[in-house]
Amino acid sequence: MTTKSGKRSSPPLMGRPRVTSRAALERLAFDLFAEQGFEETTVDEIAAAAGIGRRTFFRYFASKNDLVWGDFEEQLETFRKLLRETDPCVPLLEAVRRAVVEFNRFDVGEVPWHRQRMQLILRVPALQADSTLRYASWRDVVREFVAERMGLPPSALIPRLAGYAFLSASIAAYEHWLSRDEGSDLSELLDEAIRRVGSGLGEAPYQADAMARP
Amino acid sequence: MTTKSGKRSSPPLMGRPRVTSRAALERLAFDLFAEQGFEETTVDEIAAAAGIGRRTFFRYFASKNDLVWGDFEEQLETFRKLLRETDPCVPLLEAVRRAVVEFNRFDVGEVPWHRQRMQLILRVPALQADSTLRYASWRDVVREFVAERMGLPPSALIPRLAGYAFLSASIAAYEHWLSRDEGSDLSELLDEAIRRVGSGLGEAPYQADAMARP
DNA sequence: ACGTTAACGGCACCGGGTGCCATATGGCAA
DNA sequence: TTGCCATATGGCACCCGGTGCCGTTAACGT
Repeated sequence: MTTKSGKRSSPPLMGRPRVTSRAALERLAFDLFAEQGFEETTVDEIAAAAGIGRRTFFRYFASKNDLVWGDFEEQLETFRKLLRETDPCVPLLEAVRRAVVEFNRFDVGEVPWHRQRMQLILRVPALQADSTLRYASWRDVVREFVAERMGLPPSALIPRLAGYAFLSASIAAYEHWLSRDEGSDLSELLDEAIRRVGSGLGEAPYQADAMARP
Repeated sequence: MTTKSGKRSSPPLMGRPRVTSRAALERLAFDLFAEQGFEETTVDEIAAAAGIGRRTFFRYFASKNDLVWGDFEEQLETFRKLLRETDPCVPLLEAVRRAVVEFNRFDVGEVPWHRQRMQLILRVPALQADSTLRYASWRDVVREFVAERMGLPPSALIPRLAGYAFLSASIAAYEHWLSRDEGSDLSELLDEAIRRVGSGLGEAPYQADAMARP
């Protein structure tokens, strides 16, 4: 920790201090997005509202899309740990399912905020498109876990497929969640979606028999 | 047909004739991409190479990304028909699987071209991101088919999940295909990926618990 | 007071994309 | 032929996101 000099870990304490923070910009921008929409809000507006220069904005966020993702890298690390520290006795699919559900659990106070974030990501075309790129690393985490557990190379079809399949299950669950009132339970939706999509993934690595028959 | 004045259906035969075609521009651009890469090739270069103005390029293609997608809308219609005309006796999952495999069958002569296109779509970040948007309509086709077959509203979780799951199976299969030598058989890969991911989708439509239902 | 360190922010520039509008090119009718 | 109509072309100015460059500013330690 102390030696790790991570991205946003230790404030340098020398040189000119930063005048704002990612979190503050994020909050500010989300308000603007809620008022007038994501695409209708220019970076110049956000910077002006924050009282910083446009150029400075791009030192806090690599892109306008980046605003929406919070500390995704950090969270991803949590997810990876969640999987890595799973008891090897737990069956593969259940391990992934539990980890995903746990990864997407939030305190009730954070839920409205999280909903807003996910609505942006899943409904604004530019962000929807961008999400594919962000989620690539999420898929890789799953892929590597599945590959190791099954004794397959990460380049094999099944681990790759698992990454994609569990991700889409999660996204489908999220979309369903967003399209309903706040009442519905994200965890349940994720659980069911992952169960359904995962049940065919755990079987023998290479068999060509028909399993789609009822 | 005659009255339908579709997009690219009937050349108008009055007014100034078009000086080139989408297909010609596509071929030309693909050569440039092969030489120097997608991102390194500017629209101005493509237009100049085609001997047209930059502004005119954007009348043939709505965006630079659009270049890569050929007649996707048209092909999608084929796919929809493929599903719609399936014998209702064929089980749901098998119907989808067959349709997807058939949809992705190409004459041997077209294979190299198709590989090139898919390499762009799946490997160039900007196109990978954009693909999410294009494939949304593909997912919708599957979703509506599954919804109808299962007697569920298209807004239910399972049809939505099916759209996502079959799409990711296809993409995983494509990625695997591209990462191998030309020898490997795309149809087989698609078939296996779809079988695996689909086997959990056909089970009991719902249990009377938390699933939303009119 | 001075140097070091790092953030700030203006400026010019790039590339994708759009609205506007004048111009070019064909068919067809008078 | 002349002239009209319909359509495509392409130049221009402009918007927006994003970057490289560079001088400026605000803290810190000595």
